[in-house]
Amino acid sequence: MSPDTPQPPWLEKDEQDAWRDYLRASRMLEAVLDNDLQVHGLQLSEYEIISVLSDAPGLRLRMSEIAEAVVQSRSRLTHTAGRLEKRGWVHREACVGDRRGVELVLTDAGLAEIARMAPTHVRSVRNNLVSHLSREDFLALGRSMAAVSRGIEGTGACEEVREAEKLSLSLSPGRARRRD
Amino acid sequence: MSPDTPQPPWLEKDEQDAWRDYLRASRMLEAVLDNDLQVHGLQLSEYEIISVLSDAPGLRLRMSEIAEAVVQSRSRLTHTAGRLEKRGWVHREACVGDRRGVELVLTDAGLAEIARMAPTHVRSVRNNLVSHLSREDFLALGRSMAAVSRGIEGTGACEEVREAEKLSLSLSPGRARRRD
DNA sequence: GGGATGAAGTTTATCTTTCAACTAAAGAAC
DNA sequence: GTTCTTTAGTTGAAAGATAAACTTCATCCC
Repeated sequence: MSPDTPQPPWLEKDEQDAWRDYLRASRMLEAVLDNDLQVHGLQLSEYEIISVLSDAPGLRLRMSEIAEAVVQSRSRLTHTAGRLEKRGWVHREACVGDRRGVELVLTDAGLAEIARMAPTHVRSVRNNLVSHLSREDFLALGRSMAAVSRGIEGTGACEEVREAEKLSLSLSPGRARRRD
Repeated sequence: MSPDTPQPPWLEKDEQDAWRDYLRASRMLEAVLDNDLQVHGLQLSEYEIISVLSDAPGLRLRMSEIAEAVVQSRSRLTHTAGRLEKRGWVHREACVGDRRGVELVLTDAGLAEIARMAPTHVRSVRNNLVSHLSREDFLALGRSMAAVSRGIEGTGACEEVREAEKLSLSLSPGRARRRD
């Protein structure tokens, strides 16, 4: 993709293992966290939205900012926000400076809900992630992952995803969508 | 859950950050890898299935083993296997020793496909993960994640997920599924 | 050997996500 | 100011995932 990547051929055995371990553990973690949150009737990806809202100044954020923060497509966020809104945990407001914009605002009910759910969720994160690592290893994991997200943002891989959203006239010969 | 967990109250600031960094990066990684695979018309979770098959002795594995390996529900795997089968990359065979069982077998076409896709995928893993970390940090990440998956398997959190699959008579008062 | 219990997969309905097309407003170009 | 392009967000249909019920076969236990 970029001229500075020397296109190496394959992963070495230990790298291969590290990658598989990562993939498997990340899937398991997602599964158990989701499962624990389901007691409250929502998924991690929904929790993330109200969580990021609860940290925002004024308990409000633009749709696009949320989408960026939680790494979801705008479309997905629209749908999910709609569901959260139906539950009364959140509501939409027009953006002041930009008439295209929409702000999502955490309602009092939403704030109460998240306060109620947070302890369970935090306990779940502890039990399933933090507790299995030394403090140092956990923080190192965080640093590495931060480097990864910076890296992905930097290489323009993100933009490619965005472009793919609109450019159906793709670069690759067969941007083969399911053909059956 | 277990009596030996002292139920700690909250995450400290640096832990909180580490967790957020992890979550965000893992989502971004999944997104870009998925996106890169889409050139070939499949998702990472589908690729994983044929990948694990391609490593199995005889290019075949039981459904339940695959489900375990790639951390997917049996139901999801049934559906996905059906799709892969329709493409001709895989086919089902009755299990010899156990007449309940079904083995998924990678076809020649499937094997050819994965050979064709692997380079792209490996490059993607390199560009979006490996290349952003020192070798040591990457291997450390793998070790930590391996510890996490062992930990999750050990605490019985997995079994809880499985139980949840069949026990609708849940432990928690409101196993509230969507109510609207 | 005859139930009870559990495991392996599938099915169907429902919910969620994705995809592509669309509306509306903002910014640029000129 | 008018047209062109880009950005923000939504929509509706199609694809994919989840949940719960169900079938079939193994096993356990007596």
